[in-house]
Amino acid sequence: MSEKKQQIVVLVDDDPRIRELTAKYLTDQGLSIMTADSGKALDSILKNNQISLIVLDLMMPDESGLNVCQRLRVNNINIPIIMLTAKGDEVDRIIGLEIGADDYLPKPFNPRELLARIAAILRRQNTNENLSKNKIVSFGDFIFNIDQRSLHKKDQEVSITAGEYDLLKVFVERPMQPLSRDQIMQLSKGKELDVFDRSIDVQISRLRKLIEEDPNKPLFLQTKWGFGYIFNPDGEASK
Amino acid sequence: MSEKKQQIVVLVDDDPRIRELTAKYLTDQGLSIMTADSGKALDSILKNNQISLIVLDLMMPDESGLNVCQRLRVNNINIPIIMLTAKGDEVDRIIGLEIGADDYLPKPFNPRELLARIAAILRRQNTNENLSKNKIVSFGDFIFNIDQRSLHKKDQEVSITAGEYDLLKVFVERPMQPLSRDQIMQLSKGKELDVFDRSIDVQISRLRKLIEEDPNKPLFLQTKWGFGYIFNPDGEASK
DNA sequence: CTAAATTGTTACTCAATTGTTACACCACAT
DNA sequence: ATGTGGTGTAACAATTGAGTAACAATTTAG
Repeated sequence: MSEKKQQIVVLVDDDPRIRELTAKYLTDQGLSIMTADSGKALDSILKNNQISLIVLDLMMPDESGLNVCQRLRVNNINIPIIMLTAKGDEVDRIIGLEIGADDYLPKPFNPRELLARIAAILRRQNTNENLSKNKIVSFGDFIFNIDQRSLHKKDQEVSITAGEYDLLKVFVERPMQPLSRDQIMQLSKGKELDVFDRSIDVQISRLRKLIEEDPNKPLFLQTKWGFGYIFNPDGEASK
Repeated sequence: MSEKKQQIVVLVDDDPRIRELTAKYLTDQGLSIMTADSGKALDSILKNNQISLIVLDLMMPDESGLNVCQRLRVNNINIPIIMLTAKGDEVDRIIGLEIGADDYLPKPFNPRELLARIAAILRRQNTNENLSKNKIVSFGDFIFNIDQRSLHKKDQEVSITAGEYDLLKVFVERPMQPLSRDQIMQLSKGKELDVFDRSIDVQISRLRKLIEEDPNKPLFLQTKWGFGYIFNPDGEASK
């Protein structure tokens, strides 16, 4: 394990004092840090760099950290995010985690604690990459074996076509994450979605026939009205 | 693969309810299960038995699963371990995998999913054995002797060509693993597959004439439509 | 070198899946 | 309540994938 990959962390905060102090501390501790003073600045950094982690301030004048986080997740950017919240932002904290932050840290924070959290997440990243094997996912009565390309309902094999498999794979790998039709098309077929293309809807309908008790009241593959679809492995009704 | 070796799985959990319930389910599913209520109990089981896999609870009063796992690995005991973690033990989960668990399952778990993961790991084990030593493989009425390059059906020799042999070898060494035509070409001939190359299909067709009762309804060498082929040594129909 | 055996290529078939369209219906805004 | 656009899905069309016979090319054995 001598080869250490360059892992870049971006620190996003509108307050230059915090930004620079924290950046200095983290840099001194051996991390590669880039800084941004807004969501906009972050975007251009993301465009031009291979970023491993984002530390994101919740409260920023132009665009809140919550918003930035959500925007990234919707665009299927899965870079881990640590959210910095003002103390007592309990509600926002929860929303932040739901939206897809990986961790949070109440302000004012101890830089050493931030470092510890960054290190924990980076370590997780690295191990997860190694664990590409053994992909078995269960939801409800179903077991979806990604390696074997098979789907079982209570030990009974359910025949699944290549397209249905691709689609289900996209969803089970992104539980509780709303996906637009464009994203689904990208992820499952690797191509663009034309304006009046309904093929995703039809495929969803077909997949629901396989995995939903009542395809009219889908529990696992729910519609996000006006947006797309979401996979809920716990199969709870929502709305 | 008619000869089924006795494969023993040890279930280590301090909670007798979980232990017994899970053990019962797994036994009903045809596994040989032993149970232990602590790392100490596990040790004595390991001393006196040939164990194939350990299912280990993370949280136990005397010695944590993490500790047990680490201790085994340090002593160079490489029996696969599936770690049971309480939901949200994110950090411990990561450490568990780093220390050398082969898989993990968050509690509360679906027993069927545990079974699936156990089966996946045991299968992997067995495949590896085949690759290293076991050069005789049987499926249905057939015995395929890899060293001797011979195929027998009920003691009757079946003549097999070099190409058919290469192909069959690729499959029997990877039971229940779907292989794309590219992979098959790579593994059997060591070269790339051209876009409109149908030679794999034709060879499959020829091989089926040798080993399938009814080549129109193949049991051993099944088609994964839109993907490739899969070898099922148990010869069960699928769909 | 020649003949036999094997393997690859092509072409045709049929089968299975996927995409398109149309229409019914539903969620939401007003 | 009504209108508008979004969604579900049946029915059909188009596309794509697979099986394999027949033949050609290549390899192997003698």
